[in-house]
Amino acid sequence: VDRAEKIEEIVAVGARVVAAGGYEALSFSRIADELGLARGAVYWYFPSKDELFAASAARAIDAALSHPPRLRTYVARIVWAVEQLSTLRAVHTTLQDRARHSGRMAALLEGIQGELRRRLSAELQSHVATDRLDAVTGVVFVFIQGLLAMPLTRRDRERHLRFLLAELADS
Amino acid sequence: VDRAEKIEEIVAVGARVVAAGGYEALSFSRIADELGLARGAVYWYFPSKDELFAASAARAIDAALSHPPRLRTYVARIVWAVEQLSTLRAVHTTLQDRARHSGRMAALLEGIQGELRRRLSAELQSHVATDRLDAVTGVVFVFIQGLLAMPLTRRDRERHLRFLLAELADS
DNA sequence: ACCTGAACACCGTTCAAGT
DNA sequence: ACCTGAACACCGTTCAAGT
Repeated sequence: VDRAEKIEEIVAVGARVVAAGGYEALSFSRIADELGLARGAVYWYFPSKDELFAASAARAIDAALSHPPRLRTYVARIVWAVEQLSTLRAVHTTLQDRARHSGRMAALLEGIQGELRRRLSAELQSHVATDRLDAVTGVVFVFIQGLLAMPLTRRDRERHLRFLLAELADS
Repeated sequence: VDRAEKIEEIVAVGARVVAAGGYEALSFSRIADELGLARGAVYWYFPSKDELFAASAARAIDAALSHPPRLRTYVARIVWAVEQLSTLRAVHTTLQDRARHSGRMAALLEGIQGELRRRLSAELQSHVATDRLDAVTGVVFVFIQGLLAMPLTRRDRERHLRFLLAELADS
């Protein structure tokens, strides 16, 4: 059995579990059961629950943002990404909650957020004056974190987001 | 021993523990030890950890927002409130995380957020056109939730907040 | 190197027994 | 009505023992 392959299997299960039930649905027992292993065996690949969760969460987020459809407007593209991420609200809130305790979690969160922020900035670039780009990106980014933290309807998320973008950027 | 008084003692300890270390620092053992009780005794007053946490969190948030200083501008008043709440970031993220599982937690969160939203709307009223007030309040509120979810410096929080308010409201 | 199964620690929750 | 102390269940983590 190849080690990388086994890790892959674990992360695949972990990503599914975490997307469905968040941090507390994830347990070494659960993973071990689904893979037909003893609980202790999973520790051979992941030394702690935080490491296991971080890898699973990263995979789940990656999967949610892969295969973006071709959309004509930058607003539609941002709305799409936010909707995708909002299906992982449980993962997001836990990531933010646990980042205070776990350096690994904090690092993962920073990586994810850095990437999202870069993408957002690239989308906004053509619609915001250069000297305002950083400030607008920063504010919209924080706003999106808020959207992802709150239990809103799809409709409300989109309404708020469109309003803010209309106020801060050109059509 | 008066029941209300005992609950008061428990909540006072709980609020302190929760403000310092969040949800996971809070335990029935911890409370019981600090009050010289057996672990099981605390269940006589709070039937679950979520109820205990909800009451403690509500108290901590209340305490953070009491005694506001007199500030001249509405921006300064909002900045102050956000700074106060940001000291309870751990409480906030946990509240949002656990609201998915616990009806009690969801209700508390809704109550707190409703109150904050009303206050925010009242502050914005004189600086935003009436037909825009709801939309602006909504967006700023979500934005503030984002500020409270992220590990930012005091300086960044204030900078982002002032920029957004300058864009959406009159001086 | 990888896995098992038992063990330990901690904690939320319950409960029989006391006052 | 309030409290104690033991018990149970679950889970993260460790580890001696196996292959």
